[in-house]
Amino acid sequence: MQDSKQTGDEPSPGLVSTAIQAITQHIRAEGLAPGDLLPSEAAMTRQLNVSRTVVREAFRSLSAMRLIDMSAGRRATVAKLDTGAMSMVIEHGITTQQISVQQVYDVRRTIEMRTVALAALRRTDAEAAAIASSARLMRENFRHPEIVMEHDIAFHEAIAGASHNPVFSLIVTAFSGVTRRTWVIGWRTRSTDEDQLKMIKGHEDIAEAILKGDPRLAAEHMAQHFDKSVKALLDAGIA
Amino acid sequence: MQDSKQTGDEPSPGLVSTAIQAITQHIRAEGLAPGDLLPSEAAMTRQLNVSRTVVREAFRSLSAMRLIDMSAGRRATVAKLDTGAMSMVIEHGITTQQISVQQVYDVRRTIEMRTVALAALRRTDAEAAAIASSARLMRENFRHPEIVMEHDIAFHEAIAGASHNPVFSLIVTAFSGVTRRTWVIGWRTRSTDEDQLKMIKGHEDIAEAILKGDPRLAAEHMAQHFDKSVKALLDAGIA
DNA sequence: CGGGAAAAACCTGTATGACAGGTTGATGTC
DNA sequence: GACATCAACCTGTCATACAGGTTTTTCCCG
Repeated sequence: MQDSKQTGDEPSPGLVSTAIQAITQHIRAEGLAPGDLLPSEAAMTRQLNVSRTVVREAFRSLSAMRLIDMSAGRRATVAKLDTGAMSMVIEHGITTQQISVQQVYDVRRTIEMRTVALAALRRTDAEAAAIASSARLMRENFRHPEIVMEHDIAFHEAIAGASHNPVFSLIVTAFSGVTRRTWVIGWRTRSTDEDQLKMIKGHEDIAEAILKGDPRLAAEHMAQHFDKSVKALLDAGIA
Repeated sequence: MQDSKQTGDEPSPGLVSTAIQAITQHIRAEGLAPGDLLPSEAAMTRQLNVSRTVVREAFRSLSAMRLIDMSAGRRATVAKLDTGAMSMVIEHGITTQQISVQQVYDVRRTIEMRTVALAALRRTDAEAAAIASSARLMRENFRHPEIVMEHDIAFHEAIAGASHNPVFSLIVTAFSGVTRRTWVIGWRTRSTDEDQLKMIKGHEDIAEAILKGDPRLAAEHMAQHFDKSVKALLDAGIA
């Protein structure tokens, strides 16, 4: 249990970990911003006095976490904030049954109760319009579950974006992958058109409350939405 | 360089991404659990018909995200849920100034208002004792900021653990790294012993509410704690 | 026959060299 | 001075080699 120094400064066994730290350290020390160039693999090889193999595995690891961007011929650059790694962790937890879908929904509910309130307070007009637009597109395509789902996901991500806190966006987006795998199950429990449209109505209510700038009302609608969604999943027997 | 252009199912960016997907896909398809063995690099090399370099970079990437565990001589195994990747993403956001400390605190507050309520409802006696113990150790060491900080962090992680939802634990733990970098700043704004002990008292109040099983009271104390912490950071000029 | 040590078979960690192809900046021509 | 061409860099992938670590097999000895 003593080896759980996640982002500590210990060079855990291996040259690659050291190299990874050297790179992140470089970003920190140089105060690099997204888009800025990192040293070339050759330069890093000389600096650390290890083989290119090691340096390359380090770069590649950071690239997999989307902390840096790599592409052929060009040096790596510092990446913009991206949910890549986070969603992989969540998905890993789900597929290895260390996390249940219900637990994810509990976290989502907690977070989105807040994002929706913040969105009501902080949204720009364009953001309010985008949110409302997603809800409208859900209704217009309600015969096509796949399309409804994508607009549903876009709806929640747009709300997180309108909270103007990128950490919320990061987390909400990280959950989108899980949603894609379970959404249709919840949809199917709404067997009649009426049930399905009622669920879409819930989204419209949220969008409207955000447009009106009423955080309390928005949060209330969001709570109802999540309570119904969780109930739908439970009815369908999702663990 | 053998040619394997049979089908056009090559995903976007390169062979390594393909290999990463193949490995995660393997975990999913075989229903592997933490600790289970993954194929060897040689086996994966044959299966994917790519060089060991590519396979290795894929394994290493997953290892960097702590989705798998690697060690010399042994095959890689499926890893237990770990916050590694998540905290790297958060730290990256902070160091590249894409996230502010205050934004992190807003997310923490949102989440911990919930974890503390869940902890009050679900905690085992042992968990309640561990939480109280962290608070007590803060008081006992209040002359040694470093030690207080570690118990503070352990306190919050213990509460997240007592929520019995690993996703909350994951997120709270991911923020611990940031806390380690800013905690002492907040502490310094509490210049007198009285102020410092008042802050520790806040933790004890939370622990007591959890012990009593009163979620509302626990959440209230947690809210106060965060409000004061954020105020302290703002006073210190943290962006 | 059984226990256990030595050997074999695997496996990962790291290094080196090679080459294809993308990118960028310098050269040099018109 | 504009522009095409080329040289210098750089990443992506492959092949090979060898030093340890780990697991399995083998086989000797009691």
